[in-house]
Amino acid sequence: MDNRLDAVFSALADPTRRAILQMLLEDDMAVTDVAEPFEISLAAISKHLAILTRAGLISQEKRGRVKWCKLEPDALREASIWMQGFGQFEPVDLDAFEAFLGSELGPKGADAPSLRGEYLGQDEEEA
Amino acid sequence: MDNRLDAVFSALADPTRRAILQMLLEDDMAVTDVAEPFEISLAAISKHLAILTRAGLISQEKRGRVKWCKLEPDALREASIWMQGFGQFEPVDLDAFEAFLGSELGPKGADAPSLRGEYLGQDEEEA
DNA sequence: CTCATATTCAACCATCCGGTTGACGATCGC
DNA sequence: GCGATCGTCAACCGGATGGTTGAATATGAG
Repeated sequence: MDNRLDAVFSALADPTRRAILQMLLEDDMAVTDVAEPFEISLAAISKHLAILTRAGLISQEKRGRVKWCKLEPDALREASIWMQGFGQFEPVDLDAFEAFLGSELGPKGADAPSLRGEYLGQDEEEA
Repeated sequence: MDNRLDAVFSALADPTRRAILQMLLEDDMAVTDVAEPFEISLAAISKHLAILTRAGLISQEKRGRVKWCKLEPDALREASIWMQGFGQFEPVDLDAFEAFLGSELGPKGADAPSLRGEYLGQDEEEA
């Protein structure tokens, strides 16, 4: 990969990976648990996690036979700074953020009762 | 495309496209002029511009036989908000931004004396 | 020791992506 | 109208990407 920005932005370009990051916002998770809400294979999730790790967006630590995934939000910093150079965006609008987490549908889409409300703060989203 | 965030992040995942956006930060440009500093074909640039347009990051307006490209920084807003939800990033650190514009090498790489200082404001401008 | 669980590896596949080239449709200058 | 310029389109190519399945490697539990 050319540049770290490449790695970060292309990691973020995939909706499954963004959903994983959102899940990890709640808490650290084991690989199997990360995979659970998605319909794709565990191996596919494992690959996504490798991509997120290479981008520095998460870290993985193996304790026993379980590999724990931990969000590393600092990796977003330079990408965020890069973007902010194009316009002043409001500092941190938590409501807006949750609205996006909501409209960005979770793992399986709207038909997934499982998530959203689990790693998000419930419903009253897509107004 | 699934989601608008997909389009924005994958548009940003390419260094050529990021460089184009940086150029347009200076001023609107014709397609041919956008292409000039790069080594790749005009057709390739045209495709990149189409991708940026689809992502809403630029707009293109044809006046005469010239098609003008204009930065649309608002398209970054939701992506920025999404990212900021993962951690509070300093509002707008102009110095840091310029540092990144600098280290993100321009079109041809470090061997290109042409840009950087052309679509950037040199080194120490509006400090 | 044996079996089940957790995770990755390897091979494979279809599709997407960034690039090329050459032809083409507009539009300007003369 | 004629030729140059601006930009896109279409076909093609090689390599990356996202997914699959089945085997392999740890490690924990009984």
